[in-house]
Amino acid sequence: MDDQTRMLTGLAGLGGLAQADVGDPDAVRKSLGQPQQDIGDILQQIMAITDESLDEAQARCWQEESPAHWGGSDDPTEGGGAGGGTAGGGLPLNFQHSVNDFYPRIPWVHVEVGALNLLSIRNVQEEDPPDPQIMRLDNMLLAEGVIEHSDYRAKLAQIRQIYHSELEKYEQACSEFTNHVMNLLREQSRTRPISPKEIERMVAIIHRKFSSIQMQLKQSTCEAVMILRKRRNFNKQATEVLNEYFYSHLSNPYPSEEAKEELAKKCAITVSQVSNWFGNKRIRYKKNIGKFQEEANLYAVKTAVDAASVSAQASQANSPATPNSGSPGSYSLSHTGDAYLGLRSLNGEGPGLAPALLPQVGTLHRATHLTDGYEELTASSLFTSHLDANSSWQDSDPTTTMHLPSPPGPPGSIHSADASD
DNA sequence: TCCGATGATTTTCG
DNA sequence: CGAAAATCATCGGA
Repeated sequence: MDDQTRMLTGLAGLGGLAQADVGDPDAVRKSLGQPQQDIGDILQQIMAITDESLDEAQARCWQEESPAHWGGSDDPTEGGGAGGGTAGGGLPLNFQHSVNDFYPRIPWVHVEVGALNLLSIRNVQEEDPPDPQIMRLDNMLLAEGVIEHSDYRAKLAQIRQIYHSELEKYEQACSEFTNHVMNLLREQSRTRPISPKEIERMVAIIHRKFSSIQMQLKQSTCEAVMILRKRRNFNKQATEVLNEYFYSHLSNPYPSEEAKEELAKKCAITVSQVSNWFGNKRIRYKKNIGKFQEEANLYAVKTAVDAASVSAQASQANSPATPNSGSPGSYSLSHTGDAYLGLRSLNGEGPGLAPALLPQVGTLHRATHLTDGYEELTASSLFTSHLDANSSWQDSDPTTTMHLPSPPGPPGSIHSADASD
């Protein structure tokens, strides 16, 4: 939920530094008015404060981002805001005095706010997918590459953009700060001799400090990416597509590479995720077929209805009298399914069917007939717990197939008529 | 907070 | 190497 705020805590942790620049303006004048202040002291204070804020940032990182903490119940308090605000508490005043005239030019504060705003874009997963029609159309456009799956890519792009801009700003700030210190040194060199060695050493120290800040940035970025890639359940539509394929290929649920790619496209997931899903599904289905019986029936019906509506559309298309009577499932999700192909190829031969007008029972009934030889439909449909003879992929352990309830009557109780055939 | 579901990873196997 | 099996870790609903 607050992944994005969380992924920011690293960045926000660096806000301890940014906090320093809101010091009172008087201090600036004071420090400017006293250039004779010992530069060594200043530097020491710089070191101290930088260390402190980094440590605090680090501590906060660990505290808030330990992976054990990533799970569910997040309370949506602004991680980022808190992170930016706390570190400033213990700032040694002297540090502010010495660099306050410099800090206001450092864009850290604004950077942080900007980064926050960018990244705190909420995870827009489902939540309100009210219109299935839109989802279907979106899916089609997605599949055809007309539109892109925004979520992951966009967020990754955000992270990349923030990382680069932050990095650039840090570098700029580093050189500005170096210049500032050089100027201070130069001013002091009027009152006391300063060796070039000393200057060099200071510059080196400053650079080291800034590079450790950069490391923080990198670490935060890594964490952000990890959070982004964190496991998430697939959306309903994706599982539907996958299930449709699975149950309509129940006798051989091993999609080819091309099929996997297509499924991946449809579901807006990767091919390896498709492989994972099928791996998990096969093993879990096999382990407890009974548990999946209802689901199998459901998708068998769904496939049949889908196919029927498609063929209905096709037949309507041939009929000038009924040009377009708004059939709901206009984009078939199962056109790779055997059942669908079987139906479609046979569709032309059934002129008087008008399947859309038939009740589902009749449709399924007809479908099982028509797809004779496409055992997927019959296999996945309805109380075939013993399952078809050619489902060799699940024949390993007979004991596992034992504890399926083997329902004598269908759980959904839809059209038991089909069994008698 | 518990617990089943589920996506991912690791190990084993052919 | 791909799939099965075991296991881990998170999600998400009750």
